[in-house]
Parts: sequence; C-alpha cells; structure tokens
Amino acid sequence: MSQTSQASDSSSRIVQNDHVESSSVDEESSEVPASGTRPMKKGPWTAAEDAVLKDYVKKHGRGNWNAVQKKTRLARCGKSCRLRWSNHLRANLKKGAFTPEEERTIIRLQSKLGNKWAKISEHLEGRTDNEIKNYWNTRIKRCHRTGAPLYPPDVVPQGTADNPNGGKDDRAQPVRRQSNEDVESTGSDIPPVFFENLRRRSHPFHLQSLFGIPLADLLGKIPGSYGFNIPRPPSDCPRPFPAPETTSIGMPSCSQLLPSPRIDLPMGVNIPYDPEPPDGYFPAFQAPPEAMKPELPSLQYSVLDLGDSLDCSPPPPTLWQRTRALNLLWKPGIRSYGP
DNA sequence: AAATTCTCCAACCGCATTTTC
DNA sequence: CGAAAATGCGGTTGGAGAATT
Repeated sequence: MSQTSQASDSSSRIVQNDHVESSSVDEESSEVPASGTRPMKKGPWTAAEDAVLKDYVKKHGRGNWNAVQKKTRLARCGKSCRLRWSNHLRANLKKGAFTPEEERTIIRLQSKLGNKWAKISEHLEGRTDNEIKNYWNTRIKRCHRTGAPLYPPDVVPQGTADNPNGGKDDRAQPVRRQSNEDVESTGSDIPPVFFENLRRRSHPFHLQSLFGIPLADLLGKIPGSYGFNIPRPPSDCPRPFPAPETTSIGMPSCSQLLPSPRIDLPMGVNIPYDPEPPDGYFPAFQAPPEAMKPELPSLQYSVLDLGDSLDCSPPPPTLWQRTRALNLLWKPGIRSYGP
C-alpha cells in the first residue's frame, strides 16, 4: 500500500509518565465520585492506561464510556476512551498497511459514499474509520502533489446526495433540494485539505469567480473552510498551462496557479474530455464523459454490495453543486472549457 | 552531521444524533 | 415533551520519525 507503514503502534510513541494511578480497574467499591473534577488527561495513551481500559471493557463491556473515569482511576474522558478502544484496543483490529484490495475498496467506496468513513470502514474488516480517513487524506495530498489521478479510470466519482459535502455539513443543514440547473458536474468532495492548504500556504489563487459564483462566496460557504483573502499571485509566478484561447482553469496544486483570472461560464457548458489523458489516466478528479450525467449507473462494482449504504437520495443541495464546481477548478488536468 | 522539510497517524475538537431521565 | 447525557462522526491538529538539503 502506499502508506509507508510507519504503522507506529501507539505504544511506540508512549514516552511520558504513566498517569494512571492504579493500573487496574477499581471496582464499584472504590468508585471515584462523579463530582470529582479530576482534570482529564490528554495526549497519547500509555500502556498502563490501555490496560486499564481493556480491563474495564472486559469487566463491564463496551459502551458507557463516561463511566470509565468513574469506575477506574483513568483520567480520560468518555470520548477519548471510546476512540482509543475502537481505534486501538478492540479485537480483530487489523494493523499495518492497507492491501491493494483494501485500497481499491476505499477508493471505490469513497467515490460512491463520499467521506462517510464509518460506513466505508464497515466494508473493511478490522479497519477503523480513522485509518481510512487518514489514508484518504494522505492520498489526496499525494495525488495533489504529484498530479496523479485521485480516482483510477474505472472509478467514477459520484456525489452522493446524502453526503454532498462529506460529513458534518449535510447533517448541519437540512437537505435542500435543488434543480439541476446550477451545476452539473462530477468529481468528488473537495477535500478539506484543499482549503487547509489554501489557508496554510496561501496558495496564489486568484480566481475571482467560478461559474459566476464569486469564489470568496464559494469558500466562505463551505463548512470547514476559512474566510481568507485570496491573494493575487506574484507576477513572476509560473503558470501551469499556457493560456489557451478559451477560458481555462488549472489547479492551484503543486504551487501552481490558475491561469485564468476569472471564470464565468454558463451552466451546462460542455467540458471537453481528453480521450488521451496523460499517463493513460484521467486527470485527478476528472471523470469520464458519462460521469457528467447527473445520474449515474454507478453499480459497476458488482464485487461490492453496498446495500442500504447506498442512498439514492434526491439531488444534492446548492452547496454541493457549488462545491463540485469548485472541485472542477481543482482538477489539475482540466485545461479548458469551451463549447 | 545538522537543519529543514515532509509524511504519517493518533488523538482532539466540535457538532449532530440518539438515548435516557 | 424537553433537557441533559451519551454516543458517533468527520474534520483538524500536532508531534514523531523519515527524507531531503
């Protein structure tokens, strides 16, 4: 797998003192008063803490995580206990690098479900949502850096109506249905990393609008994105592609710039598809022409029975479509728009 | 060899949802 | 039925180790 398995088992990082006063579960007799305002410990778990938690689960079963700190001397909050258990201590956890098959599954499922890591992890026995999420974020970064396609040619990324933005956003907002007139695009979620990169590294990113939507508006409405000023690039900054006759966009990845200062395209514009993409792959995020259809016959992966996890929900909300529009913008391979 | 940059991953945070009282 | 608590989820962060300069 591509994750160079540093696979550092958590224990290998344990360096600090063990804060567990008693390395075993105290029974009810020695229950710590709930009122006790012990400060909760943060940071890496120690082996002793793990042992206490394991012991607790062995005796009381999983769940009721907030009781852990009450019934033991473990100064960890319930959330932390739950996370530790599900990510490191529970049985049948598979550690180490993802197999190629697992990677394929992740990619496939991500393209279908979006960033539903918990759902995806249900299809990968022994793998945690956190692992998968980390893998995906790493993949995004790597593809972003190298310009390699995020999705292999046989995977058509689809927005999922139930998860247009991959995560909390669709929960945060009541699903707002929308007609198809806004943007019909394909691609995947805009990875948070993208915005993070913008925020952290202040990519020269001088696009002012996308599909007529002010970019600042786009960014500002995307949950988890940051309100930041989009700097104009220095004049000596190289541009990724020569400016074509038609309006073009590039991808502000790899310290590159978007060649066009402004994009105002009518909705429904055809995006030319290069049948011979570089390296025999579709450019990152770029989907084959059929993917431009608003609805996709997606079940090309007979291997995988997604069952109920595939939600054939109504069309995505505006934010999603806007996100998609921005996503297109991010594709390194898309060079030109035009009729 | 030292300094810097990059990569990976464990764990935290905030929010939404579900359950309990 | 509403409030509070518990749980779950996804995004983000920070640090350790690896790689590079």
